Amino acid sequence: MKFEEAEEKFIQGWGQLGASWGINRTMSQINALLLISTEPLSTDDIMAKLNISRGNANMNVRELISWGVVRKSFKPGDRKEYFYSVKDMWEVARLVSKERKRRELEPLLTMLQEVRDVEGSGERVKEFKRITRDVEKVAKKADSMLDLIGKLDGNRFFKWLMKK
Amino acid sequence: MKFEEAEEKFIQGWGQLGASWGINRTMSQINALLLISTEPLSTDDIMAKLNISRGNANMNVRELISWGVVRKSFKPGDRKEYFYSVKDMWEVARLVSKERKRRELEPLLTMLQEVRDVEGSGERVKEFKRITRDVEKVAKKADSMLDLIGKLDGNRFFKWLMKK
DNA sequence: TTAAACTTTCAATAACTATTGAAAGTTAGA
DNA sequence: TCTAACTTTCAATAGTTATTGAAAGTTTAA
Repeated sequence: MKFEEAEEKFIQGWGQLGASWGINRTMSQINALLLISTEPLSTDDIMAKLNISRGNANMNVRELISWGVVRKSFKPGDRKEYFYSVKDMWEVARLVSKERKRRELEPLLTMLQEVRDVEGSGERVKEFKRITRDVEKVAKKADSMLDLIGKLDGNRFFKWLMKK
Repeated sequence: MKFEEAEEKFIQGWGQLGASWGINRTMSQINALLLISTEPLSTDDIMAKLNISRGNANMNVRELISWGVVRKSFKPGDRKEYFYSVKDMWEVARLVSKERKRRELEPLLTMLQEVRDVEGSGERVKEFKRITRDVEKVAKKADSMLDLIGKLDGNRFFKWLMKK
């Protein structure tokens, strides 16, 4: 397979994966593009490669920066900003899980806290309490698992996980 | 907090969580509704409770059934279908992860396979190979982790995971 | 059979999310 | 300071996904 074809497949596939996990497709595609790029790219490079507008490129690059997976770099004597990706996939996985934990797991746990002291002692209330307590248990396990992933650097977590 | 308020909060919160993970909001809400319901509900019950159309209710109930988290039940002398949810949250987590693995992880691994034999030996090709190989490693670890979760019943996985 | 009770489908449309591109804002160097 | 090079914003619009509801399909029981 030609490099250009493989490149295209990877960018599209990564975009698709992101999209099905609720991440903007363009954001994932920029991420893919920067992952396989050997040097930092400018906004114009990204616009040209992905055929997108300046606004779209800018917005999604900034989003990637806020997730911590993309960083800025500067070339001496050039006013343009260039962008490069964190290349260690374990680190990328760690950063993404950290962000999603903050955005989704934490609001869920807050909601479950709020709902804890529901009034009543009938069957429906009992069932509600039982289910929400169970959901909380699962969510907290997921939470501590993500913390664990966050603490171990590199792929130590999975090494440890898979040893048995 | 009143039961009705708590119920509403849980249904909305669960719907929101699903939505941010790329799952249809109504589908998640029906799931939430059936989780906290003490007895199976009919399509009309679901329509009334969530204020949605018959088509929407039917479509999303069937989707939940195809994921394995909702099942049909019948009442003697009643032609209506009634629906109830798998109530064990570990089992729900297992079923959901199984389905998402099939829908997303497997296509990703296929794409990475296809892209393996990219031609060339230049720096860009080398970097491409390095990154895609790394992505494959992470994806495969995630894959085996999900398999492991799938094999262990109940919350044994997390018990085992957390013991150290 | 027939018909009422129920489920499913799907074209139309509503609702939501992403993208554009031009204008406004910012910055660095002359 | 001024201005060209660059970045950011955001209202308009395109594109995508979800929802409706009526019609078609199916099933059961008399």
